[in-house]
Amino acid sequence: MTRSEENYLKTIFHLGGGNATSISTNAIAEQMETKPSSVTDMAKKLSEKGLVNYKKYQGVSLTDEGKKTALSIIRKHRLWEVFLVEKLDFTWDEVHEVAEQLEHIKSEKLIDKLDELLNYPKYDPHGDPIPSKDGKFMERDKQLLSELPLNSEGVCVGVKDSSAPFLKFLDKNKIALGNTIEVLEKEDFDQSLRIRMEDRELRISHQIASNLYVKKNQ
Amino acid sequence: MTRSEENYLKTIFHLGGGNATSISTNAIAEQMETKPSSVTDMAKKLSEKGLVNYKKYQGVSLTDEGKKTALSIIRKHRLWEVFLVEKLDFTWDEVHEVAEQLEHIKSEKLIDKLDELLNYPKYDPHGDPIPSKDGKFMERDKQLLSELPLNSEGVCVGVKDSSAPFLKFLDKNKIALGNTIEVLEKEDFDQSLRIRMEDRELRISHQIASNLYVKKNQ
DNA sequence: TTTAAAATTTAGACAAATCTAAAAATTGGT
DNA sequence: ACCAATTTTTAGATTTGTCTAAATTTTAAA
Ligand SMILES: [Mn+2]
Ligand SMILES: [Mn+2]
Ligand SMILES: [Mn+2]
Ligand SMILES: [Mn+2]
Repeated sequence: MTRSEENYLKTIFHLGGGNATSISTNAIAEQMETKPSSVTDMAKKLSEKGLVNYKKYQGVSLTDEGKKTALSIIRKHRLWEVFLVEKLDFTWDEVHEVAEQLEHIKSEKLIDKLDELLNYPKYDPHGDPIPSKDGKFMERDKQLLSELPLNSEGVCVGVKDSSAPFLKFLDKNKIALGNTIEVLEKEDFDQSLRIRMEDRELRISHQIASNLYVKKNQ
Repeated sequence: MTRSEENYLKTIFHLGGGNATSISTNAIAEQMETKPSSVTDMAKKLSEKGLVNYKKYQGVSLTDEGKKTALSIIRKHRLWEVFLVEKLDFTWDEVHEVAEQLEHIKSEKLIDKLDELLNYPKYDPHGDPIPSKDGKFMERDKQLLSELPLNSEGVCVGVKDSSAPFLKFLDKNKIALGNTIEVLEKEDFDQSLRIRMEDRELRISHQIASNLYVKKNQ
């Protein structure tokens, strides 16, 4: 497995939402900031290796083997993110870039021991689930804050957009995972929300609300 | 800096003993298990970048910039080795291979924070000194056990050969860094030694004694 | 059903890092 | 100082992953 192959598998997994959906070469190219022709080349190679199903003009989907590999890389990525935050005091907007490198380190013992050191975390700093050694993971019961009904309460459990600018914005406004949120008012005009977050009241735009995951109480 | 360039710089540094000695392409090729012609190509490239001094048929030596880069990679390698042993319970014969990968991760913050987590260690698990952020390090005052005079006492502080087989041999015989050693007898015939190690007495071959570093007491 | 736009693949090129085989330079023994 | 062995470099090829430009296929609108 080369680094490039691993990155393709990961991208295909993410675009397919974990299912065996067929993904277009264009979609992969856009996501990876490369050219469709490069994707076609790699599709052939991964197909040769039995990691993806590929038929000309029909897009790409992961085989069981490919999915297994993708999940093991995602496991490594997320465990390293936890390590960086928990053990090295990185902020959640700093970890992704470094984890993109660390996820390619090859050593089963390393990742098992890291898992142990971190006390077998279930979620990464952005609220995304960490697959177990055998590729299983539980997607949390969650919904977008923008879809939480008026007057209901929930706990902030993840972000949809985990780009540094968004995460920094949340930090600046003291919005963190684990916080309790209640929807006080929904503005018809621009779908902005007035919310109670812990003991403060604040107004947030629809764009923010539709990138924050909450778990509804009850 | 590509991974390959970094590995060349590290090898040149090690072969030159840290000095600006000129190293032959053949020596580099042998050490890196590659071909001399590949080394020539890389020598030209590194020379272009100002990291080595290279004149045809004259071998290669590190520039100040090249030395600085080599030391930063060695710093990363050794800090990761300490991490693997101290935090993840790796044995000292397992760490090198993984550290060879980890040393190429690019993040200054990562390595500074790792240093902090490990409480600024001065030596790696094999007794080798860890360069500071600015490339300074102290070679320990040490000598080979085979050169320790009869009846003198010392502390085991490092290994010359840090290959897995040798390290495993030491483990099996409960010889570890920090142990106290006294030379009880030197056999003329085969230069083997009879030593006291902590509270045991044992006989070791010249080959072993000439790969163990000790710091003489007083 | 035809056809224009969009998506996808193919063909050919390139950079990085490597190799083999051949040529050139250096070295050391006489 | 010469020659033969050794070392080192050059030339040309290969692999991996990428690109551009052109050709092909699919799609979807008229
Ligand atoms: Mn990430
Ligand atoms: Mn994450
Ligand atoms: Mn090492
Ligand atoms: Mn070491």
